[in-house]
Amino acid sequence: MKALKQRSTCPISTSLDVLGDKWTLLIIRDMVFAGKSTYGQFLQSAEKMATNILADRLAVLESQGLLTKAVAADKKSKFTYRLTEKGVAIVPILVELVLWGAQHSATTIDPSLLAELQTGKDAAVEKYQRLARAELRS
Amino acid sequence: MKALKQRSTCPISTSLDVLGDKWTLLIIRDMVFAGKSTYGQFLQSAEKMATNILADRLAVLESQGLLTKAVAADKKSKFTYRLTEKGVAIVPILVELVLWGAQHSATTIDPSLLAELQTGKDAAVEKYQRLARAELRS
DNA sequence: CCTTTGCACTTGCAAATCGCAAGCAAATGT
DNA sequence: ACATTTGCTTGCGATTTGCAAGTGCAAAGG
Repeated sequence: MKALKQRSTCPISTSLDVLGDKWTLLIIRDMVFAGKSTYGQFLQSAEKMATNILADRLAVLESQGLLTKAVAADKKSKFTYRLTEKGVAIVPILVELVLWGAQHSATTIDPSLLAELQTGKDAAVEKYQRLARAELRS
Repeated sequence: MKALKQRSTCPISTSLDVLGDKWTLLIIRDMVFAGKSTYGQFLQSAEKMATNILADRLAVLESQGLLTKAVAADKKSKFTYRLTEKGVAIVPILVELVLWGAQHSATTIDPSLLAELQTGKDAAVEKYQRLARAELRS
């Protein structure tokens, strides 16, 4: 059990109690936009997160009910992490972070994805939420 | 100059390079939703942030162009912090954090504000961005 | 079988950051 | 003149991070 301390009852503050660090949302990003689902896949991201931090954050996310951990279908030595509905509900936050980053910093992003988010934000949110639920990719 | 290291060129990652901690977005929250603009006002928030952390985060936000610092109109010993356009553009992120927190955690929030955000998100975003630009509240 | 490989962590440790309390300096109030 | 307000800065112990190395376990190869 990873108990988090709640600093106040403000919804923004309680959200940040869980999501407010440099790594947690990157894990969810990898699950939503890159279809990743295993420990090894998360480690391969460009930001190179440390193994102990990843293990810690996955434990927090599981204990907070944002994702579930299960033995992989193919190998017993692998685990598959999947988003719960509470985790899927993070997608709108990720989309806003993409838009703000793309518009106010030097970043690299697939132009068609950016256009998709800018012109039809709600539709794009629903699309990626559907993908995350179904886990259609690999 | 508070230089931040950029971990990758992913827009979510670069956004988190600036916003990814437990305090930065609370400062912006106080400016947008509570109309706060001074060091002393930020310190009075329910989350009780430490004075050195506040000073550090304000310096980062200023150097990253999210807010400006100016001597207050009434007193020379006071400073007034105001959001730039880059800072005002954070409002959609805050709104999504409010909605996620309110729907998935035990929080306290003015029911009429929650209803406003749920039924007319875009209109609410524009309203609070307008307020932050004009700083109509003292 | 027995060894090797891949995967998912765990551990140790130095360095950075945080959180708390106290101190400080300039502008203001009385 | 003296005390107070305001906006920080400093010191320091505790926590968290980042890096490297090691561990345990299951499947694959020989």
